[in-house]
Amino acid sequence: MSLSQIEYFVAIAEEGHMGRAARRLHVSQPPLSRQLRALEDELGARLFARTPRGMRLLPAGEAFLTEARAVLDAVEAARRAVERTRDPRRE
Amino acid sequence: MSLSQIEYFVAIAEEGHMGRAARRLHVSQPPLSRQLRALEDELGARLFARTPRGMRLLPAGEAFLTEARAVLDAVEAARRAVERTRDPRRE
DNA sequence: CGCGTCCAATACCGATTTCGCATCGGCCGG
DNA sequence: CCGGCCGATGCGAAATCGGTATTGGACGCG
Repeated sequence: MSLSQIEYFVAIAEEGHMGRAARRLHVSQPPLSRQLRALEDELGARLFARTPRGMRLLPAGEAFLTEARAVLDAVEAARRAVERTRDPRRE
Repeated sequence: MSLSQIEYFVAIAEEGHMGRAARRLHVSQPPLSRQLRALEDELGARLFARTPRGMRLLPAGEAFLTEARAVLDAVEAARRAVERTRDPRRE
């Protein structure tokens, strides 16, 4: 599992559509498809249902989405924590 | 920033020593040195002071360590969240 | 004072991973 | 049927990553 896989997953979940998620992430569609599959394989569960119109979250995906956002938020918090030690704390 | 960089950083912080961290992570020392530098470059701050005896956390490193653990915990939580949807909730 | 030792950093190379382009297969709507 | 819109896959190029070997610097001991 990698941070970009998590970012990809969240984008797909929010767009409900791989093409749009790809455009938003500035990557092409195949990497998204592959990384999502790799993520599902590693987790041992399908996260999306592939429909002819796009991607719809499955229960496992719903559960993962919440925690995935928490991971990304934690990463942002980590970045800011370092930032804060640089500037002499102006809050 | 990648999850392995975060794992590497935490291991170095806990061991205070690159060689021991490398052994614990089952990688060799050079990758650790490189990934740590890449992390520091990306964050724009030194996380450790390099001493002749090993690595000592700097203030930025202390701040990052707390949040880094939170990230790894969040990843674990995400894994378990999916796991929970697989087994029909036996709690 | 050297000299051996222990530390992280770097050079170099091979292996693995990842990407993008092109294309395929499936599924609807007309 | 057929055309268009999905995600999935094959493939070759590019980037990433790890390991071995080596360097450079600081301390401890004779």
